[in-house]
Amino acid sequence: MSRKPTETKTRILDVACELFVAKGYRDVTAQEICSKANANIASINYYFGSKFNLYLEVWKHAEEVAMETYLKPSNFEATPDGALEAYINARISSVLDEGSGGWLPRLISNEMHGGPAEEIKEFIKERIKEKLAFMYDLAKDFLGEGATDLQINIARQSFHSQCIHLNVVRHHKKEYFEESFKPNKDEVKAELIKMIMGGLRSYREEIRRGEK
Amino acid sequence: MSRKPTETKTRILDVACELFVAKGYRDVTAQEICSKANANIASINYYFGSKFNLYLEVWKHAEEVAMETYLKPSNFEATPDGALEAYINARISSVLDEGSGGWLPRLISNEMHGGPAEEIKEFIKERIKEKLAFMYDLAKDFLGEGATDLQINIARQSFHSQCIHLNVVRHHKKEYFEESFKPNKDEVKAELIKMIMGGLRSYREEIRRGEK
DNA sequence: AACAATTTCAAATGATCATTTGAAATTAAT
DNA sequence: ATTAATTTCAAATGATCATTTGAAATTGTT
Repeated sequence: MSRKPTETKTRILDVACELFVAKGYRDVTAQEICSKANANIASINYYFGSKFNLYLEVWKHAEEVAMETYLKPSNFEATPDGALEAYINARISSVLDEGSGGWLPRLISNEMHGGPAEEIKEFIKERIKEKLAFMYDLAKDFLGEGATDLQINIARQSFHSQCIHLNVVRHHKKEYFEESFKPNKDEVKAELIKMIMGGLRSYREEIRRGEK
Repeated sequence: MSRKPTETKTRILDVACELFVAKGYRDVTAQEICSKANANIASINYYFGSKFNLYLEVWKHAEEVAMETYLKPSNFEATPDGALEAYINARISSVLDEGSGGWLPRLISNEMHGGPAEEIKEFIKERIKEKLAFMYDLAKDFLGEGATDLQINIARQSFHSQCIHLNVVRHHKKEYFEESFKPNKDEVKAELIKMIMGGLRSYREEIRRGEK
């Protein structure tokens, strides 16, 4: 039954990723993690200090994976339209990713609603703020000179909310959707991009028309 | 200190609305409700049976208020475009409503992410399913004959997610947005409708173009 | 093999909650 | 005013967790 020390630690981290991503910080008990990881209840505190610290490790891990897989800056193009579409594409891909590439968006989604207790807030705040600022810039470049601050925020919200919402749909699929609703991922992605980009472009046009 | 029995009950319900809406089921303790309502800790169980039952009462109350204020069927128009825009308008208005008219969207938003324990699920499921079905029909009528099931769902998600996301923005405003970002509500509403309806219309056009 | 350091373990601790209890206070009915 | 029903109250109960503890087991070192 005894294993190399590091094995236990990584087993705990692996299980923790899985569970925190699926159920959020509060709905996962130390007991549950340890059971599924074949570890004693005391091991979380032995190896990570606390459940909270373990959660931070999970975040760091998920961020690395997501950055590596989908959000490398080099993936983005030079033109505003290309950059925005590439970003949206990456976001949707990561949300649709059932594996480790989809961890980060699910963690973020968990955090932005309800989320864990106060203890986590400070840590998360910085990360989310960063991402929002990045999206703000994308939206600003896309809309061009004449757009107001409000309009830039509306545009940002538009694609951000639609990407994020995919999480909700995925998560509640069984509860809220027909059994028969099993769309192909590539189709979903193509349609969603059509929907989002079309909306942004028509908004931009309307802003430009309004300026004159 | 003693008051009419009904007064205590309604004081508890009032405070519970406020708190559940603001913080969600799990982050509100029976203690907190009773303190703020100037009632003894035992009163929740005396008057409502349990914290959970109290929560159900809050939902029912919020639903009545929202229906009354924003979602009366008579508010909706006969044409698909008019009906959809009227619905979106009502949804945005209720989300932006800081008073009791905004309770329901906030409760729903709390539920759709994380939300309380299993005990609540069954109750909520039906309500949310209903609303989703209604929105599906709106989207279907709006898009017209040629739209696939997936496309209807994409369109529904589009406006639903953008409306719902306003909650998140409102809720996390202090944490994630500039202090200076204090848009006027009417402006927000006007821009958001522009954004959402423009997206839907351009999506519909694209579908129609694709058909030929 | 003997010793020290590390890792595992089952049980205890302590904190937080919702809920219960049963007596006391208050109100309503006669 | 006496009695019965209702409402309030402070304290107890019991459940769920994360975390701690200290001893036992295991591993690594000489």
